[in-house]
Amino acid sequence: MSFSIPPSPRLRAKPKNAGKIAKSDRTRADILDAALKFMWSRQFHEMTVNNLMASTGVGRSTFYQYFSDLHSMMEALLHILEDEISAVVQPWYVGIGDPVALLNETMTGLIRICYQRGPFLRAISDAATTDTRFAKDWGQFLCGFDDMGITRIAADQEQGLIPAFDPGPVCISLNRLNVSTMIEAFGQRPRSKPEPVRQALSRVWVSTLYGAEWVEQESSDLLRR
Amino acid sequence: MSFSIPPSPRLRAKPKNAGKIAKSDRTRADILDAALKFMWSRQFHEMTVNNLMASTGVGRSTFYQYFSDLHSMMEALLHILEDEISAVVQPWYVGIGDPVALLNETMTGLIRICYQRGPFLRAISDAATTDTRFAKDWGQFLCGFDDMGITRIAADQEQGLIPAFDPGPVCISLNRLNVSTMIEAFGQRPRSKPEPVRQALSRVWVSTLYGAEWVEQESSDLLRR
DNA sequence: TCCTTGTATTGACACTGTGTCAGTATATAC
DNA sequence: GTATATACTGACACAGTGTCAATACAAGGA
Repeated sequence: MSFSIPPSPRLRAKPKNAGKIAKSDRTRADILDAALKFMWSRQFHEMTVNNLMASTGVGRSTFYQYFSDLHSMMEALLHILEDEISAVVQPWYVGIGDPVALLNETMTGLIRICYQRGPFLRAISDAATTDTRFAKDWGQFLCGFDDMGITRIAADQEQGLIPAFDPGPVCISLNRLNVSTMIEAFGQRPRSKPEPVRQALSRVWVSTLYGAEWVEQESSDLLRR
Repeated sequence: MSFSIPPSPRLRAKPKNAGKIAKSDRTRADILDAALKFMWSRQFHEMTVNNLMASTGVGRSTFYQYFSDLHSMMEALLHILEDEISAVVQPWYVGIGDPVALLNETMTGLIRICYQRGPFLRAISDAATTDTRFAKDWGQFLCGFDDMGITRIAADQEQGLIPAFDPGPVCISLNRLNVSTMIEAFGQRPRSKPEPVRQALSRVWVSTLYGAEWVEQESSDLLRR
């Protein structure tokens, strides 16, 4: 359930005792944990500093020692998700080999993470609609995939694997397709079954880029273990 | 800029004088107009009853005579957009004839409306993340397209025009693709140019459903008038 | 053990926004 | 011109935010 939460980069804390974890880091982690638990059962807009801190041992105003507001807390959590997703998405975006196989691999990994973190992903996306600063962070995160994807598509077009078209708008659309589909399917309980969603997304990506003849006929077993 | 705003279905108003428009309808329309103007330059989360009513002649508490809160006001506006979109989307969803041509026609209409109403569309989508009741309305609106689309895909599969696959997840994904792409492209100024977006969306839909060989080579001139 | 010092936490406060309601103003019918 | 239905308003109670001075609490050193 919980992430391994990195130690606080805030507070001018000087942990003289290097072995032990500072109390402040403990509290910070407690807050982030409480937030993650919260998102699993309630929507982001229901979250207040009040009812978030209620599930921690400490008082409301302590929150502001660690984060300037709820959205800056979400920023910290977003960075964690970023790492997870960036890792799993490598194959198609930067890997070498059969592009269709790589694409399926990337999609499988993405589905796994998003299924696992569904409500959290949704909370992030919701939070981005209520805070300009956080919206920018989220936008930049997404933009990173656009850039990598465009590069990949352009490269495959060079090789004649993908028909010639302006890769920008298509790639952006496909990336947004993923985000909104994942949020729709996995963002709240009961979550959809992941396999049909995986097949649908793979189908759309493969058909659009490499042609329908490369769409896998049999459902992969990768997610069924 | 403004819609033709239908007369108020609220307040036990008995317009004995049938010719004139009741004062209450005038005020209601003023509020909705102010909201539409607001969305054009600021995001939904910046809208408060206070600063919305400031641009009307009347005081803040008058707002509550017409709507129970901002989200119920958005509901009224959503119905207007629903009508516009339902009208323009007919060709592919329920029309008869060459499916690819119909699809391109539908997409062109959709792009036109969404370009025109971009910030408004975005505001609706944002509003849906902060109110459960309104989220349900918005969800049902989208769901309508899913149902129609699934029917259409199934019908074309019968005729062998579309490869055999479960139409549900694919259609839902494609519909969400439209929404999030439109919001991304047209939801705030400066809006993207509509034509490249149209081409990208048409490409994705046509490739996925009917095969890449049917993707139009030359850009249609429908939007260039 | 006690004291010191830096860190962590807290309660109280001022502020913004919400939704309600009794009371006031205004339009319209007669 | 007045009565009456309709439209509007100010004041209030409430909920949430972010800040700050005051307080509690660890951990190290004598």
